[in-house]
Amino acid sequence: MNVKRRTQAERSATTRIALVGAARRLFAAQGFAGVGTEAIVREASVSRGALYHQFADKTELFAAVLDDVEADVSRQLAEAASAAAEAGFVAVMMSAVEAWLELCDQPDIQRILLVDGPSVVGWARWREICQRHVLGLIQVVLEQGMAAGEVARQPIVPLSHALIAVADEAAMYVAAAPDSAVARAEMVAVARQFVTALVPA
Amino acid sequence: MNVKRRTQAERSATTRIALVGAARRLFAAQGFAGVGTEAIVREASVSRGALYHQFADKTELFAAVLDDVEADVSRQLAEAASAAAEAGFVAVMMSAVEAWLELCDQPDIQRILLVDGPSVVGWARWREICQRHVLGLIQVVLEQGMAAGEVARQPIVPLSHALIAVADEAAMYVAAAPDSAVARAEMVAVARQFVTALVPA
DNA sequence: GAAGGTAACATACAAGCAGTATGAATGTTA
DNA sequence: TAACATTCATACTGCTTGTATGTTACCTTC
Repeated sequence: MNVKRRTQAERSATTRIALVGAARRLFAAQGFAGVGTEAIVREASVSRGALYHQFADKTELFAAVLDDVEADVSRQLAEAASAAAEAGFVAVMMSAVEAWLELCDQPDIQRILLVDGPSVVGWARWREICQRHVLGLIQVVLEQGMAAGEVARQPIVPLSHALIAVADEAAMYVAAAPDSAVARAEMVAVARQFVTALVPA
Repeated sequence: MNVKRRTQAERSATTRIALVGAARRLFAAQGFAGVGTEAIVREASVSRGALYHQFADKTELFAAVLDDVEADVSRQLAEAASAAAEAGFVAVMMSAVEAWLELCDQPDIQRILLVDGPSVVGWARWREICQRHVLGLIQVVLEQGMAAGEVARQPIVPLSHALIAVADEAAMYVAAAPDSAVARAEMVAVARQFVTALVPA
């Protein structure tokens, strides 16, 4: 059999993955506006024609990268959360926060997900992508917490937005702080304060 | 005296103000990347040379616009807060939140301040500009609250960041919601929950 | 298994944009 | 008033995105 012979779908998937991977690295390092399509296709070892065949434009490629990053993040957060599942709502939330702050050492998360994301694809679509991943995760945890009587009954969606906003800001705050260890401890304390505020007296 | 004769500083200030005003309108409507310098100078009735004399580049012009918007916001928030100053910490914070959500009907705030801001000038500088205006305001209120025993003693800076993050997210959430009245009420409730959590038992 | 068709790319091109360089006009200062 | 500085105007260059067109490899149908 001929090793070089590959199906169309395989070829397509390969180049698509190469493009998303290359774009992810470059966007993380230099931001969306700072990297041209030429640099991306060179990094991915494909042609510009391939890029514009796979994606409608540069923004759509970014959206794919965003989805990719979110998928990684939500997978890792889910691990951290489920590891603390037995310890109750506050423990689950706090271990997710710790894991999140850990993840945010990587520039992918900061720049692609938090800084450029809203601006490039628009806020609504940004949060929609977020919704399909980590925001949905939070909402599940909140529902379980309410079912278990650990969280005061209230609308889940706005609450989840507020919580994720705190987490996002915490990540950027820690990243920008001169002493990240101190900043991190402070932000964890603030987060704990807010999370415990949800527990009925 | 000759009416047409004007000092250099006056001329310079006039064109600068015209540029910032025009850029503010256009950035608010179409985003930073969506509007070219040509459109800006046409709207401002000056030449491109004037723009690049006043500002190092397009990004610096955006930074000036950002500062302008922040100044407006902080002024109006300060009014709202001081109007409720007698009613104590929670009332001050909540009236500021109400005023904030009211302000965020305008696209200036949403797009320039919340969406494009971090991406265009970078997160650190974005928050630094914010610090000089509304973030500093929050910190003053928090300090007063702590001094009056209405707020639990804790590091002020990270807490102020967390609070402003909730406010920002609330604004975008309300703006994107199909029924903004409901979304607004929900977000106010969430905010109140967090703010009251700061009051010692 | 051949032929037509289609998906996946490759390349060349056009339009738009940011930033610069150079020059002119108007205040400012010695 | 004459040299100088500031403020602006215009022309130009290089880069980038997106498109239009051509080419190759696979797939389907008979």
